[in-house]
Amino acid sequence: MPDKLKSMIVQAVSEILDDLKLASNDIVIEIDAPKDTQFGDFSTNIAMKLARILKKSPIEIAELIQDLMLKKFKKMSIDGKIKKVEVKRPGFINIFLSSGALHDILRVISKDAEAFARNTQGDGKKVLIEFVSANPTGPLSIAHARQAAVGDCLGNILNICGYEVSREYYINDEGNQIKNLGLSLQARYLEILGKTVNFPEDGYKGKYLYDLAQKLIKAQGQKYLNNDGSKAVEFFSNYAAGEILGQIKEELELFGVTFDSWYSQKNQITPQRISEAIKELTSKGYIYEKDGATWFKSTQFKDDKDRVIIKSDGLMTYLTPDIAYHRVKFERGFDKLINIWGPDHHGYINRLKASVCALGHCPEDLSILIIQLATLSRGGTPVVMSTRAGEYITLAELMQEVGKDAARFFFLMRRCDSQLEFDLELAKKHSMENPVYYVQYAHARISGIRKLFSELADEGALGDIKEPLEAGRLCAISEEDASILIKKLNCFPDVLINCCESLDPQSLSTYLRELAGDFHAFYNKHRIYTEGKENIEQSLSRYFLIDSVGKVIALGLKIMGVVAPSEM
RNA sequence: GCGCCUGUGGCUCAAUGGAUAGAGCAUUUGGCUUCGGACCAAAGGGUUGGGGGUUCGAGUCCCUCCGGGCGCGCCA
Repeated sequence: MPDKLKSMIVQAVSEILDDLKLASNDIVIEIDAPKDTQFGDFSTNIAMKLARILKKSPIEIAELIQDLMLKKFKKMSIDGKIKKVEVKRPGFINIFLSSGALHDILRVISKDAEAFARNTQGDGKKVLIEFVSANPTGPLSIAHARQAAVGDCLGNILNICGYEVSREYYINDEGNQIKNLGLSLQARYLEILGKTVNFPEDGYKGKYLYDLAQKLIKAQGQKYLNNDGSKAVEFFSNYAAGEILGQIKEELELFGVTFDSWYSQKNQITPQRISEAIKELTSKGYIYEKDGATWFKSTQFKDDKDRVIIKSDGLMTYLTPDIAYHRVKFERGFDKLINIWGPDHHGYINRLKASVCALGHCPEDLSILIIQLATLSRGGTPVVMSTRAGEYITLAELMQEVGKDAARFFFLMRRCDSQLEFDLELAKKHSMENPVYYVQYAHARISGIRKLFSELADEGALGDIKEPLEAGRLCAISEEDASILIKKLNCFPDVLINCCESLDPQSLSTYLRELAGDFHAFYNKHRIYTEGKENIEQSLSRYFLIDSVGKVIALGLKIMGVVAPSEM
């Protein structure tokens, strides 16, 4: 409803510009919600933009438009929704909604918060969001945890913004690192069984391979003790990768992140698919031979240098199957691809994008998001980690220490492109310093009031109201604080659109903290329930308001993958 | 050297090119015999790293310098 109202206001302004014979394609009409509510519910800077063209003072123009606006609104019969239109200093035109319009907003939310939040930005387009995709060579790190939280939440946001979302985990289950993994496991295996072995130079040193070797011995005995052929290495590789991937799946599930597909490089990016991709690039003239290797002309698409796809030893580089993989993604019918990567991969963006462009897609069809690292601290002192020695805090440990909800919320509190400091002590605190609990507490409080009202209704203390939610008659809201809260609620769909456009869920967490803050303030200032027959209307109205707040908080938290508790 | 990200109160961070740069923590001071005090109200604290430019208007865009993080392989 307010959305519709906004577009009608835009239309009104556009007609006014037409009437004034000002070509409106020179000027984009911007009508926004100012961050400070004293400047109204909608505001436009159109007069200032026209000032230069018309060579008149912005105020003068604004006053003219203000006048015409009022007439237009009447003609469109939306004047009942508008309280006033004012002109302010530099030349802003500010529009204020009537309380009737605010009540409309509340009715919509109360009826179906999800429908209220939903929009059609995505226009039903199919989007594939590929994230985490950690090599199955070790446990998930904090970096993967952040990527998982962001990817999953972004998926939820895109979904509510009208995209058809699929989540995919790409399993890098062949190549050198898997061979290395096999060699490392084999070394641990033999070591445990008392053989002296050289640990591979680039091997995986983490303790988890010890545990895995133990497990293997327990299950299958010593049958690989004297078998060191390539078949044995292959066995160790497959065994390790399979086991580790199983653990990864389990951990992610505990973290509340599930995928629609687990896409195996080994099984699904077949030699045939790779050769098809190369063939297509060749036929388009982007492939050449040099120094015994095969090169992809990625410089034609903004890469700094051309890239080798077949090395002089005949093996592929890392890029080659990836090109085929992304070609297949489009073949599978996705309109838009989103990849979520760690910062160590940013040098890889241009070459992959180049390949997608070379295959005939627009650069915008593939968005690659780099999620910056999270550094851990305890009460301000950094936690030292060493990836080389395999000593780092894993997702599993993080969840054990701070819990899923705090972890997910914290990872979404900062913009993806800036590093975030994750304070383990803070995340554990059940106090007002902890933003997770602040938001969850608001929801729990509202739940408590819901319970109270349902009891009151049963007792007949709310007059003839049985179910407190009869939106139609609940309009006795007049406090300024209430309208602040309603306006805040009304921002929710815009926040989601914002996240969707910037491909960053961060502003959702900020919004929920603000909304919770506005609620707590309202709650402390006004009693929701007041005894007495004469107060029923007011009590129900306030209930109706905070119930809607609860619905929006619950939905927002759900999108973030965080529980909205009814008790804490 | 080149490329990407980043620099905002003591700390952690906000702010679709808009109006007086906002929150939380920390500090100081207040508020429950009534719906959950894991809460609220108030105060102090800033040349948005420096310097130019574009604009009616710049924390935001462009240039430049300085500081921090990361990446620059016929590795994956």
